[in-house]
Parts: sequence; C-alpha cells; structure tokens
Amino acid sequence: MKPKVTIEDIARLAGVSKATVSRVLNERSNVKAETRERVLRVMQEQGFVPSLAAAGLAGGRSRLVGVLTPPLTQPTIPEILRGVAEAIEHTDYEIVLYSTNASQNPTTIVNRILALGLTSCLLVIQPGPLTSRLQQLASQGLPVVVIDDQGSLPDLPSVGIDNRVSAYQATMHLIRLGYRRIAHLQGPDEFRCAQERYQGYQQALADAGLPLDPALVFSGTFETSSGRSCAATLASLSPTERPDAIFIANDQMAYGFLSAAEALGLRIPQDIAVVGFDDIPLSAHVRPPLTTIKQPFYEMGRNAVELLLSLLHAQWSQPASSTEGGHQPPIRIQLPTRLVMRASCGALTAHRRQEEEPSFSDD
Amino acid sequence: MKPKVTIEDIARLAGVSKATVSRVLNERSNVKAETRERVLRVMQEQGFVPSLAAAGLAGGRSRLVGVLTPPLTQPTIPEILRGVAEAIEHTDYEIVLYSTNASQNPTTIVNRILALGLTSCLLVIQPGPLTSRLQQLASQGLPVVVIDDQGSLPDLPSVGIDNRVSAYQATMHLIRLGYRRIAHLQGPDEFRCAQERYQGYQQALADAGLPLDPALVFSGTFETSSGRSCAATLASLSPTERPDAIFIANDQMAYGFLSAAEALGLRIPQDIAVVGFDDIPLSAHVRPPLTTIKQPFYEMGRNAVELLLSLLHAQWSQPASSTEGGHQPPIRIQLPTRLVMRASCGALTAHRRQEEEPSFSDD
DNA sequence: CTGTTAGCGCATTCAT
DNA sequence: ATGAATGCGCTAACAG
Repeated sequence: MKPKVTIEDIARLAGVSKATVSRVLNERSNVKAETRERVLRVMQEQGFVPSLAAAGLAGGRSRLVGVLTPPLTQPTIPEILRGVAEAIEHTDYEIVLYSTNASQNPTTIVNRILALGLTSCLLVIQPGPLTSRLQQLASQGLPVVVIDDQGSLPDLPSVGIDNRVSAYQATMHLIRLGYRRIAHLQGPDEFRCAQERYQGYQQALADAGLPLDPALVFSGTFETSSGRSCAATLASLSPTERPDAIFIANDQMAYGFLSAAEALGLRIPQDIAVVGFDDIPLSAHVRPPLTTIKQPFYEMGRNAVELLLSLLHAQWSQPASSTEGGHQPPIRIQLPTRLVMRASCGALTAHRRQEEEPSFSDD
Repeated sequence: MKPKVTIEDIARLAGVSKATVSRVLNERSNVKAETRERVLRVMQEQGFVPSLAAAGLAGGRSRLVGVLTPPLTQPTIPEILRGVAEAIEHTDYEIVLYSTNASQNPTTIVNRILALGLTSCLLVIQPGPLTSRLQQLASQGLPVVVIDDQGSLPDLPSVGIDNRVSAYQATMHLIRLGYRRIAHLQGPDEFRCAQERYQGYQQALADAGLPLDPALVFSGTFETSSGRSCAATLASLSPTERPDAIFIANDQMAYGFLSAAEALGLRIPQDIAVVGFDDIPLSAHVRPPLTTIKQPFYEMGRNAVELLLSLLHAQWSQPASSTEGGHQPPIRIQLPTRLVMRASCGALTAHRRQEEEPSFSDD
C-alpha cells in the first residue's frame, strides 16, 4: 500500500550502515559531521520518518504517553487536554487516549494499558479511585503524573492548584464587597479539594473577624442538584436569617443554585451574591454570569506533560535506580488561580464594564 | 521495572509452541479445544496481554486508529470523541489522538502520522483543507473515514447528517408556528453544509408558498460575530421591514445574534423568533434557550469508528485488491437529526413546559 | 492440528 | 567513528 521508507533504504542510499543511520537519528553517539549531513539529507529526500512502533519495541522505550481521562464531556476536560496536546505537539511523542466512562473499573483499565506495553508513562486526569494503584505503579518505577483538577493531591507527582488559597480569595472578595453573612456550599468530604476550599473559606472569615456560622455551611456533592437544594433551603429562610452571599465550591453546583434561585424568586446578586469555583466555559454564559475562581486548565495540561516527560527522561538516564521506590520527594506543581469577576457577586452592579457583558467568544 | 509476560512464557508454561499461543490469541486457525483452554488458562493466570506494538510490527496491521481532530475546545468535538472512545472501548483497538491547533498545516500532520507507521487507519473530524490529500490516501488503500459535522461531504467514506432536510425542518417549524417573513443567516459558501442548509431553507419556503426575499438572506462566517452584525442589521430595520423569524445556520452565530439582539432591544422571540443548528451544550443555557437542530454527535463518533473498522477488516480479508483505487462507491452514513424546541422560537411562549425550563444536567 | 523458521523496523551491544 | 550481529515480542509463512 504505502512503501514505507526504512532505515535500510536510507543506509543504502547514503552508503552507510543501518547502525550509523540509527546513530544520527538518536543523536547519542558520535558521527562524523560530514556523514551525518549526508544521511540527514537522504532522510529528507526520502521523507523518512522512523517507525515509532519499531523503535519502541527495539529500544524498550515507547514514545507514546498514555492519557487517562474521564469522559470528555466533563466540562473541565477539553481545556486540559488541549494543553496536553499542545505540549506533546512540540515533542516527538504521541498521545494514546484512554477515555473512561463511569461504567468501567478504572483499575482494570490501567492494568490493561500497562500490559499492552504500548506506553511507557501515564498521565492521569482525576485519579479518584485508583490513586493507590497508581502509587504502587509509580513506586515500581513507572512515570506517572496526575492532574488533580479536583485537588485530590495524592502522594504522586502532580500538577494542580492551591485550593485553600483560592477559596480564601473567593471568600475575601465577597467580604471586601461588604457582605457579612457569607454562606458556603461544600463539596463532598471525600474530596480533599472540598476540605481545602472549606478551610480557605474559614480562614478568610477568621481574618476578617467574621463569625463562622455553622448554619450557613451546607454540604453538597459537586453536582447541580446540590446547588438547587441549597437554594431551596435559603429561599425558605426569612430575609434576616438568610445569608447575603455564598461561596459555592464548584461552578456546577453554582449553576443549580442560580437556576433554582431564579425559579424561587431569589435575585442574584441583590438578594444573595454568588461566587463559584472552576470557571468552566458555561460560567460566563449563565444568568447572571458567574463570578468564579479560574483554574488554569490549559496550563495544567501543559505542565503535566512537561513534568511527565522529564520524569521519563530522568529514568532513562539513571539506569539502575532501585527497582523498588527510590522514594523521591513527590513533585508538586502548583499553578496560580485567578478570580474572574462577573455579575453574580454584585461587584458590577454599580458600574458594569463592557468586558463583562454577556458576549460569546469568536472561535 | 515490570517483567512483562511474553508469549514465550505462556508457551513454556502451557507446554506448547509460541505459534500455538499466537493462534489462540488471534483465533484464526484451528486449535484443539483442549489445548486452547489450557493456553487460555495460563494466560489468565499470568495476566498476559499481548503487546500491541509488537503485534502491529510483526503482522503489519497496527491496532491503533489515528484520530485527527480540531482543538478539543471546539464545542462539537468532545461529544463526537466520546462516541469514538466508547466505540473503540468495545474493540481491542486503541486511539492515538492527533489534536491539531489552527497554526499548523494539517497535511504535514497527516503525512507525519502515516510515516510514523503507528496507525493503520485514520478517522478525521472536520477534514476541511486536507480533503484532497485524504482522497489520495484513501485511493491508495488507506482506510479513512471522515466525520463531517460541517457537512463537507467529500468523496470519502463519511458519516454525517442530511443538512438539507434538517434545515428544511427547522424552517418549516417556524412556518408552522405562523411566522411568514423568515430570514436566514447563512454559513460561508465554501462549506457545502452551508449551501445545503440554505437549500433546505429555500425549499421549505417554496413548499409553504412563501416568497424568497433575497433581502432577508444574510451571509455569515459561522462565527459569533456574524450573528452580532446580522442582529444589528435587523435592528436597524423598521418593524414592518423586519422579518419575524430567522433560521441561523449554526448555533455559534445564533449566540452572537441573541446576545446582540438583547443589547439592541430586540426581544427574542417576541420581536424575532430564532432557530439555530447544531445543539451544542451551551445552546440550552443561553437566554433565551435556543431552539435548534440537534446533530447526533455521539452517534456520529460511534458510527464512524464502526465504519472505519469494517473498512480496515475488509481490506485485510481481500489481500490483493488493486493497489490503485478499486473505486468502491464511497460509503456515506447519514444520521437523523432532531429539532429541539426551546424558548427562542416562541413555540413555548403560550404554555411553557417544565422540561424546557433552564435547568442544568446533573453529571 | 501443531512446531519450526523467518522476519517486521529499529536500537543496541559487540567488534573493528 | 563505523559496521556486523543479536534481539525486542509477535505474526506469518512454511513444513510436518
């Protein structure tokens, strides 16, 4: 079908041995400059591209990175993957995509991935239930990097954000706007990020000398429905009992809150100001547009790839580093977040800025 | 690091030759039932999974499907990819993801993909500029399937929708609601789907005995800004000149229209009813929620994979089918679309249904 | 039905 | 600095 150009062809045409061609490909050992150029030229002419499959097999070092993701329709994922793809683009690696749907056991998948022997390293988004398995693999020497946009922060190389500080900023923003009775809708306790965001909320109140009213702290599931029931609860309170603002631990719940609030006659932000967390694409387009903490998803993807590749290369350099965990201190890349101000927090009620008009990006 | 279990191990433990093990793996030739079971058992015990890389190399038939996509942040893509991933899931193939960003020449990428020799077939979403290159490859025998959510309908195996019929439905829906002066905002002429949608619009008017007023047909770019300028134009018309409804060729432009209309004081749907095309996730959440034609993106992904794999297997079965194009009739899978009624078309103004309330899905 | 023999395209020892 | 030989893990002809 397609007469693939092989190293052998190049070798013949350039009048050298296959080994030499391989040498100029991998730039490892020394090749006389003149020879190298000749080989390179022939490769150019023939449009030669080495077979990743064969190279991986022979060298034992596959240049495929496995990327394990939740369903791509989860709103945070595409932007992360865009960062991953862009970072990979600049390397000679390729992405093997393993997109899991909820119905399958992730551990099984991981095992299958590894057994296939295709990929030599793994990038995992939202590790969730398979954290322990990943830790085991990592300690056995498999380069693994975790992107924890949910902030699970396992004992693994990871990139993510500082949830505590970010939540602090969100809460403090409300405080600065003059709100005093500030509620919080938490994520589920199992998520470390939920705890951290709660801590940030607490800390902000404390620093501002505001009391922490347990009656104003609601527990949610990170899903839309939690937002709705929270809104219902607040709507049933008398205006004096009711908080004047709320920090909601993720945008998804905030959507539910907004939508239910509207139906229940609670005006946002006049009756209750809202700040969310994540800044997924929809957040700019709900009514009112949601003030929220922007997670740098794209950058998380990029950084994760860079970290993963550096781990991989480090492993290739140091051949016999203890088969069992060399127990390197787990690397953590923490990216800055940013408060995105929109209408839901009430900051723009006085003087709306054009930038914050509901407009849709042109792509 | 990880002592991979090889065929050789299995062969030794099961007391057979490597070839036999390979045979039970590929289920091609006959193996005595007893032997097969023994081998299978050993494989189970050892947790053996054959190396895709090696199998591909040796057999010349890689089980990796290359998937070429625009940036994942384009709103139609994640849902398509979800379908692709799910379909692949059920097979023993894996996905190699090539996500392109606008800045790179897609033809170069395609060449690189093929040269790598990793993948033996290609799934292309939104082929756009590289259609001719793909056709060439396909005629050389490379299994290629195109998902044309933009409806470019090349001379290649493809899955998509019937844009003409769908546009007809959209327009006819407005007509049935009683609108008589119905405008259309077109996509760019280069896109075949834009033409087809325009034809559907025309046909609907004709069938209803309504005149086609060229002054009510606007040309756009499929981007948000087109929607905005179109809205501006309509706002400048006197109420009698102004159309009472508009069919917009994609949702993206409809967003611009909605957003600008609001700013300009045009009420949707009271002043102008709007129907879009695509039904991307945002469409349920803009104000007012957008009535639109739903493209079955998920199913498109699934069907594309199935078609691609069937092509691939067909090729493996018929060994020497003309190196040059056997010129099979280009297969086309056409999936049904569906009109999703929301508020922007005015159909719900009288009796709103709960289903159409702005609510957010719980996932 | 099953074992034996060759490679797939490349990286990596050895030699020279 | 370069060539020759060996093998990665597997499939695909061959033989028997």
